[in-house]
Amino acid sequence: MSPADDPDAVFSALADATRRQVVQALARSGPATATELAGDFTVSRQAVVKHLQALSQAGLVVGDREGREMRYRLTPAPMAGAMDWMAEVGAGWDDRLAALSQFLSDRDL
Amino acid sequence: MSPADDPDAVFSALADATRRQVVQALARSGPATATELAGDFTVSRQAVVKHLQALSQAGLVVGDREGREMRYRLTPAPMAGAMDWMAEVGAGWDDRLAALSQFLSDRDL
DNA sequence: TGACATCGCAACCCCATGGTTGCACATGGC
DNA sequence: GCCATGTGCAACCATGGGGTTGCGATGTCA
Repeated sequence: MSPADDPDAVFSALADATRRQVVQALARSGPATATELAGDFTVSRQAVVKHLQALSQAGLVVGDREGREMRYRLTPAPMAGAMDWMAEVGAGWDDRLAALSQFLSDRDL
Repeated sequence: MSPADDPDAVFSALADATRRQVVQALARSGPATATELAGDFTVSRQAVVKHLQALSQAGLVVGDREGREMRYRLTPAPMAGAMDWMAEVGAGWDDRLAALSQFLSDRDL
């Protein structure tokens, strides 16, 4: 069903620049722990942890416990809901979005 | 060029539920003034004005002056940038997003 | 011209949230 | 068993932003 489920969590999660960088880091380098990620950023480990929790709440990330450490893995599936929302809203105005919306419904994505 | 330009403004603009409702209202009913829109919401006119300004700053809306009133029109094109970002990040993990990303690059959207 | 409506600006309040620091707890290696 | 390392929790701070109210300016119309 393409009609948008609630995209609030996803949009809110991706509204923060640092959080998007975390997502990109996980996309590039694969699963990582908060401390590992914190090494690539200027902010503290705790800040990264908070971001990971926010992303986790949005379903964009999941944490697997490995002994003493917690390894976070990207699960970007919920993004599709947000894309549905945008494609539907914009379909009537913008050709690109209309094509996208058409594609989404054709493929039943 | 599909590589993401800065999607920060779009994500931030759409992170707020009221703001998404404003966008949906404009999509359904066409261009409208802030006072007209405010009639459909519980919040004040000024709050709606602020949201329209935020959307305008993100390029998702543009205001046309008509005599005494300011009529706002939806311009959802910038959403495509945000969709690029999501499709690229998620392409490696999620089949739906991969198909989307493929579609985007095939069509040079 | 005068009355009414609409907009735009500014001040203000309050809460969510990004960020920090500090510390307690668990786990693994020696 | 002990220590190092990493995690998780809590308190705290500061800023931003959503929301409101008030008011002056600007148009519109009778």
